[in-house]
Amino acid sequence: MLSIAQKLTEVTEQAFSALGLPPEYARVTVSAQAETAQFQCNGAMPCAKAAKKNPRQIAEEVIEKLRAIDGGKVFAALSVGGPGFINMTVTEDFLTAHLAALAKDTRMGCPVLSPDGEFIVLDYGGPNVAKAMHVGHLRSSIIGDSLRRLLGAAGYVVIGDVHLGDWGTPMGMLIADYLDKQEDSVIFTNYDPSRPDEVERLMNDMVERYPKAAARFKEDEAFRAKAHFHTKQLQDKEQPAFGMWQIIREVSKIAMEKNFLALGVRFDLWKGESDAHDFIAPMVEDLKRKGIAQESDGALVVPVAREDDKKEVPPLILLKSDGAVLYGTTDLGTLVDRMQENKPAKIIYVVDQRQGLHFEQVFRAARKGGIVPDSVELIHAGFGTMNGPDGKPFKTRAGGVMKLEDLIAMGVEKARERLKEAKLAEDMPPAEKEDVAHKVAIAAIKFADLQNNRVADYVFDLDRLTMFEGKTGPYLLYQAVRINSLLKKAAEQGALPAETFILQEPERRLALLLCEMPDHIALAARNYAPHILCDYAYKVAQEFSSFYGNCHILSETNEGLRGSRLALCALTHRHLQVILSLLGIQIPERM
RNA sequence: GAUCCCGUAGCUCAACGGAUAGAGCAACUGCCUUCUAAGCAGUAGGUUGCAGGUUCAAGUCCUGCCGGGAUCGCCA
Repeated sequence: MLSIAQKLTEVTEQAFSALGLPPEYARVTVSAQAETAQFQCNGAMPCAKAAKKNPRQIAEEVIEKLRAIDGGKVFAALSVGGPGFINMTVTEDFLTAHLAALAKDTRMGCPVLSPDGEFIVLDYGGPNVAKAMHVGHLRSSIIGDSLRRLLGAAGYVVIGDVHLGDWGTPMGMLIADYLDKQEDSVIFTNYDPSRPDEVERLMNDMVERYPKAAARFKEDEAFRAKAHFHTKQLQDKEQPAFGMWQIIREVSKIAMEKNFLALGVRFDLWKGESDAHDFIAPMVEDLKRKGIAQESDGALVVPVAREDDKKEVPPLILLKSDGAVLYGTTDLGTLVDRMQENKPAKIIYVVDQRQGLHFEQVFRAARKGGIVPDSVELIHAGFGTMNGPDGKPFKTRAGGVMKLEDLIAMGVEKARERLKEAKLAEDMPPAEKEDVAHKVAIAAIKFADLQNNRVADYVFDLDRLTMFEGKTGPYLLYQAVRINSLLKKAAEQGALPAETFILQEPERRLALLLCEMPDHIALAARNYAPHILCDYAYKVAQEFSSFYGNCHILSETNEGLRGSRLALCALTHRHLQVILSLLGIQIPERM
């Protein structure tokens, strides 16, 4: 379904073409000043020079043309403002008809950006096996999951891949440490995946052991040799390393799933670096044969520098001088896999901005090596560094990293307190109350994170993350739940939403805002920018709240008006539901 | 040193090159005897880091400077 602005753009394009003006200037947008008009087109001004005319005169001509084409059906008012803005206001009939169509639209106002359903591989989350998930995984997971939903709603077929860090030397280190300490191997021989306590015990043990093993690896040469030995053993899929790794991976996955479930973040694929392994050797051979991979200082590299580079782009190292692979190699191997398996139109990485150069190298090498053709877009949708309130990289008070589950638990605890204070959810059964607290907490955390511009650095502020007033997730839930409760109450009284809209001044602003949804979804999808959705959701909630505060609905005696207002409530609720679902935020039935 | 990102209200952030730069928090004033006050209505708060330039129009594009962060071959 098109937005009103899009519909008006189409008409205005006709007018521009008829006047011999370039139609790409005909774009209509929501007016910057609501007092003046509902919509505006700025196209007359850039046309002025080429047409050698006064922009206001061009605007007048466009308006005349629009009137002739339209015949009074769409435009209620057209005028020239300032240096040559074309101000537009639509007729009441047009607006109410658009609303009625919107209410029946099965796509809920989502635009179609990929009519053929092109495939997108979306790489996000990326937690490491044998480590606890921490706040550092929050952004990638939340943004990635939102993009999965958003691009999916816009018509793409999205394949979300968690891309685990589950391969290489870190695994060898851990395995070597276990084998070194005989008493611990018992954990593996007795491992029973059906026993949650066993699984948890092993996970906790790995989390504790990992940093110690890493420290040993640094200091102890003999241990380093063992770690390398078992890394090789793992890569050759030999025992015992391979079997132990399978358990390590499985246990870690269970722990991760718990975290992702709590966050409401989902994936279509649980692949990892290990899945790239089988593609690497043939790929390296192929790159050597093509002469793209070259020897340099004992390593095998793919030079990716270009003459017009402003900066120095170092070559991508395929094989270290000791023959081991690096993560650039793994990423290339993963690309081989994805190209064969998923045939995507785009591959998007939701990874920290600091890895920008790395992806630049990988993308260039992939093009150069013929792994990914130019027709497939490679995108690093990076996000800013997560800092503490002091502007420095985030640390807990104790100086460590905060576990993701601790963060969520804190949010839920705070949500419980606030529900109690606000006397919400009072008469609910305990299970439902707990569910509401969880939804409120997740809404708070996700919205606080997603509302930031993706590329900017990010101040990780616990107080802000668990805020419930103002521009927050819980505010949006609160508004949505209020609407739901109102609609239920109305239905009990036999008052139902009408199919035709009657708009008075208080609700027209809300109605116009609802019609904007396709524009915001398209903009967010094209820029991989969930914060645009956050902004829009907040505006809708705020506008509804204003309407709600100014118009009493159930006591309205004019039945048509009451029905129209209820329909507007229903439409608003559905809009909030759609946008919030694109953000990965669930609305409770009541609270 | 080179390159990239960022610099907007006291704080946290918005603003497809377009009209009078907007929100939230914090501060202040009102509003619960009608649908959920996690709310609503309002007040106050700005030389968009600085200086030039391009443009009918610059927070936005270009150049230079200042400040902060990040990255720059065998870690991921």
